[in-house]
Formats: sequence, structure tokens, C-alpha cells
Amino acid sequence: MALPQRATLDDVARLAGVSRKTASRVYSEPEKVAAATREQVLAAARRLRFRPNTLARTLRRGGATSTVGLLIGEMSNPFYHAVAAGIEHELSASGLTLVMGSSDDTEEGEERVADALLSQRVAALLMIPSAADQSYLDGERQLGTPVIAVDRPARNLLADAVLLQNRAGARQAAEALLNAGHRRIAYLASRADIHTQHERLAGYREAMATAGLGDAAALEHLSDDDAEDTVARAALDTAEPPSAVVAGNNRMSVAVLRAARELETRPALVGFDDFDTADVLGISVISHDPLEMGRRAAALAVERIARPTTVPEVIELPTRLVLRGSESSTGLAF
Amino acid sequence: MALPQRATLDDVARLAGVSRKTASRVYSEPEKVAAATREQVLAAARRLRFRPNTLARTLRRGGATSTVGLLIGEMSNPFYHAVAAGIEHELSASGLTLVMGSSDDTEEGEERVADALLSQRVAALLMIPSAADQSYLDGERQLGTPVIAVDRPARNLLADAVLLQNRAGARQAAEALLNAGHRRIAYLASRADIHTQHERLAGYREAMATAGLGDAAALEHLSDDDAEDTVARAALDTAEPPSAVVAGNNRMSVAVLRAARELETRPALVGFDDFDTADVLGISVISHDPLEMGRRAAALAVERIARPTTVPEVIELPTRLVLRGSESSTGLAF
DNA sequence: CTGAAAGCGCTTACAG
DNA sequence: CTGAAAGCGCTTACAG
Repeated sequence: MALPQRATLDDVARLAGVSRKTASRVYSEPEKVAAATREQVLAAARRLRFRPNTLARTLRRGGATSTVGLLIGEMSNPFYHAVAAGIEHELSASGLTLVMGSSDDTEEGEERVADALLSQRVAALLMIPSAADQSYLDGERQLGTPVIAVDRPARNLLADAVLLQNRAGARQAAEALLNAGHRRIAYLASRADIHTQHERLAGYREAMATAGLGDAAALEHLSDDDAEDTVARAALDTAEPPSAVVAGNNRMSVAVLRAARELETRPALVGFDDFDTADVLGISVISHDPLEMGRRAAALAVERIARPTTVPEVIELPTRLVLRGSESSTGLAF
Repeated sequence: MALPQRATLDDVARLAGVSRKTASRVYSEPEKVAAATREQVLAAARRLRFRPNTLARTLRRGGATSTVGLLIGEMSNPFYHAVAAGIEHELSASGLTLVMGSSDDTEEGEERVADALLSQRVAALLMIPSAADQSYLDGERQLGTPVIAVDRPARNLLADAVLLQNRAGARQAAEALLNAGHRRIAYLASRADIHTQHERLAGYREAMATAGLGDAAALEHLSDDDAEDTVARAALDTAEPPSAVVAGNNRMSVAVLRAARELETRPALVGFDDFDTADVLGISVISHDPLEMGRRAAALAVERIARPTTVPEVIELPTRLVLRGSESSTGLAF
């Protein structure tokens, strides 16, 4: 069966008995069209099931769509989902639509997906950089598309960034454990090669050095891939396990709990990132607000779209130590 | 400062010394252009930082973009994030881009955002219906845009759907508790007005009736809004608390744990939906695969884009009972 | 407040 | 394999 033809503005104008331009005005500057004419046009549009074609409008207007691209490396971490939710929320408040792409965490994927988003002429590009270098975006930036890095800074690219105070947060985590009397405090991280983990590790080291425990390298358990469970088990299943652990992110915290349960070793724990059941489990964390991070990044995008020529800005969002008991030496609450 | 002008295909053709059409072919059917000519064009494109304008291409080609819209009610539930991740994954494998919109769970919002997505001429619309009625999409469906409902069926609209076996899953949950010897088994749900909760409640009732416990209305604790913690506390903080609970979704499971901890009442528990720390906590659940749900929905969209005229299909994905200890009468493992 | 012409950047027929 | 003309659906100047 043949599908009915999609109506165009011309069809609407013809049915309403006005010029094409008048029909167009009903959608772009309705207040400039006489009320009676407007009603006539809208009635015709309803009858024909007309919906203005945003593509054509944008093309004619010179390229600036009302979409904003978000490029994420890995879709599996709940932290990034929350960031995306915050972004979506803020954008929709400004009448913008979110277009998402994920690079599956490969260098080649990041550039390919960025290219696809930019070909759709997104008004701005938000990204969680995961490739080693973002200089491939420099041409686009010069053409006026704002680029905003989220959670990690872009490399070799002049771009705005919204980050966390990773170093201060991790320092706080270690200090909380030191204050509770611990000395053998381990730091556990997967994806240790990325910026956030660099910073957090540095914060942990600062706290340890300040406490006169500078030579803690044996207590650092780092992996460049996603093997949280392996790292956690390796750290805890030793002759002399640490009495306390700083977990580098939410997934590592859960991995520590899992390993602790299996091994019946119960180290004190402060984890970076809050998570769903941390309160139920009595786990102390370095908390921050991923929704807020997304909101701030989107707000920055909205501002850059309006005023493209400003100097790049770096926003660092604070973290907060939430004590729930697991920082003490009495072991976990579960 | 003036921004440099964006290069068009014309500029590239001129610099490469070929016709506009030849330059176009390099991007649409590269195998039909002589290798030497192709290299010449690509070199010119690189020099000019040219990126083909997808909008213009789509407009000329007759409307079908390579984007797919996803309309979500509430962005806050991790379940939907996982569904979205599955969708994104499957779409990108087919060279499609995901455009997301959230309705903030209002009827008016759903229609407004659907309209925005359709104005961008998405090739298909995936949605988690939250309004009471989706008949407003019928015109668009007749124009050939596939609509696929995810997690809940669309109402008053002929659309494909990818759902869970909610009823069977909830029945299994109640049966697991019955098998463990429980009789006073409560059912707790927030958002009790939506389709999934209807079905799950029905499954619970079936199991109870079969066990000769048909009159369990006093054990049903339902709320139409999001007040999980309130429902959980009300259900457990009574003179005669239930000995076991079926939680209607992941958030209710966590709310039960929280309430149980505060009240030191420790009912057995089987929750619908798995969640991050359920294994650590030893919580038995009705598990299913939100990523898979997203993947299937996206695959259906891809198929419908290719062959639009097929009859709507309803896919029901199975659930799986995962026993971790909390179904027994000995109380929670934490 | 309304209208006829031109054009946004690309691709589709139609020729060669 | 390459080219000159027309047009996708809309809006922007330019007139009235």
C-alpha cells in the first residue's frame, strides 16, 4: 500500500488560501500574523497533519540547529548516566534536544562519532574525552562550535571543562581513614590511566605523605583496564591485607565489598562516588553530584552558543565527605 | 573576530578542479570515482576542513535521516539508563544515531517532545509511554514512521512493543517466598498506576490465590507516586509486619532495605529487577536484562525502517529468578 | 501585515 | 566514469 504523502508548508498555504510566506510566519513569528489568518493556517495544518521540517528550516537559516551532541566513551557506568540525565534536563529547559553517541571507548570510535554528530550540525559538542588527544576537533572549534569537556579535560584542544575536585576529594578520603587510626591504607583503582584516577591517586599520596607514610607504593593497586574484581581480590587476599581501603570509584567500592564478603576480610572503606545502596550498607564515600555536573556543562554549552567568542572556562565542582561508619576500624556494617 | 567560513562541497569541488557532482560522489559512492580523482577531492576537503552537511543531504534525499528518537518519561531510574545504553549500542552498530528527549513524566511533555523529535525527521521513534494515550502519534505512523513502545505498551496506537514477562516474573517471586514457607507475603509498589505494576500485582495475586491465600488485599501496599520510602515504612512499621515482601521494582527493594535497617524488622525479600549491590547484599531478585531490552527494541526499529509495512509485533522478554538467600525466613544477609 | 523571487548545501534524474 | 540543471522544504532579503 502506498503511504500518504507528507504535507509541506506549500500544501498548507494552498489549503488555507494564503501565500507560502504567511504560512511560514505562523510558525516563526506568529504574533505578526493577523489572528484570523493564523487560525485559518493552523486549521489547514491540522487537517493535513503538517509538521514543520526542522531540517529545511535549519539549512536555510544557516546551519545552527537546536541540538547539542553528547559523546560518551562507555555507556555502562551509572555515573555517566546521571551526568547525561542532568545534561538532558538543562538542555530541554533551554529548548534544545540532546543527541547522543558512544565511542565504545576506542580512539577511532571517538573521532568517528564526533564526526557524525558534527555532520548533523550540533550547536555544541559536550564530551567525556577518552581518546589520548582531541586536537582533531580544533578545526571545528575554529568554525565556531563550542566544545565542552566533562569529567576529564580535553587534551591538545582549547575547550571549556567541567571537572570534579578529584585530588582534594581523594585526600579527604585518605584523611578520614587516617583520622580513624588506620596506617595501612590501600588505594585501589581500575582505569588508572585516565585523568580522574591520576588526580585521585595524587590526592591519596599527598595525604599519606603528610601523615609521614610517604612510601606507600606497595599499597597502591592499579589496573589500566576494567578489572575491578581482580584488583580488589589481589589487594585483599594477601598475608598482610591493608586495614583500610580508598576505592577509586563507585564500581571499585562494590568490588571491594564483593571481595570482602568472599574472603571474610573486612577492611575499613571510603569510596570515591556515592552509590545507590551505600547508605543502606553504611559505606562512607566522597560524594558529589553527577546531575549537577551535567547541568553545569549544559548551561555552559547554552551560554557558549549564545556568545561563542569568550575565553574557555574550567569549572571544578566540589566533593563532600559523607561518613556512614565504614571509615572506622570496626569493619563494614554489613 | 570573524569566524572562518564553513566550506561547502562547491568549495571542495572548485579547489580539487572537479564538478560538484564528482565531489559529492566521493562521499556517497566512492567506489564509482577514479582513485586519483578521489584522492584529489579528499585532499581538498582536508585542506578546507570540509564536513558534509547531513541536513542538506537528508533534505534532498527525501526526509529519512539516520537518527532514531528515544522518548523517556523519567531520566532518574537506572533501569531506563541501561535500556538506553542497549539502544544506543544496537543503533550505532547499524550506523544510526540516537536522539534523546525526556518528557519529565508529564502528558503535555510527552507530546511536545515527541513533536520535536518528529520535526527532526527521526527515522523511527522509540518510546517508554508514560501519558495515558498515544493516539496523537497515529498520523505520524500512517506517514510511515515506525513507533516502538518499550517496557510498557502504547495505548490507542498500533505500535510494536518490547515488554517484560511482568506477570510471570512477579508470580515467581511470590512462589519463591511461598516455597520458603512464608504466608504473610506483602506486595509493595510505587507508581502502581502504570502497566508494569498492574501486571506484576496480578502475578503476585495469582500466586497467592493458588496457594489458598486469595484474600491478601491487606498485604498490598501501593502508591501512585514515587514515594518508595514511605510505602516501605508503612508496610513494615506495623503491629503485625509481613514475614516476607515482594518489591515491585529496584527502587522499592532498596527502600525495603533502608526501612528494614531503620526499624530492625527483617522480612524476607524478593525484588523485581536486579540492582548493583544485590549480589553483595544477598538479595534474591527477579532478574532480566535491560540492555537486551534496549537492543531488541532498537533491532526492531532498524527492521521497521527497512520494511515499514509489516504488522506490529509484541516481544515479551523472559525474567529469571535469582536466589541469593533473602527469600528464606532467616532474614536478610546484611 | 502580505507576497514573489532567490537560495541554504546537497543529491537526483537526465545526458553524455 | 563525469557534468549542467532542477529541486528537497523551508526562510531571507527585498518589495509593497
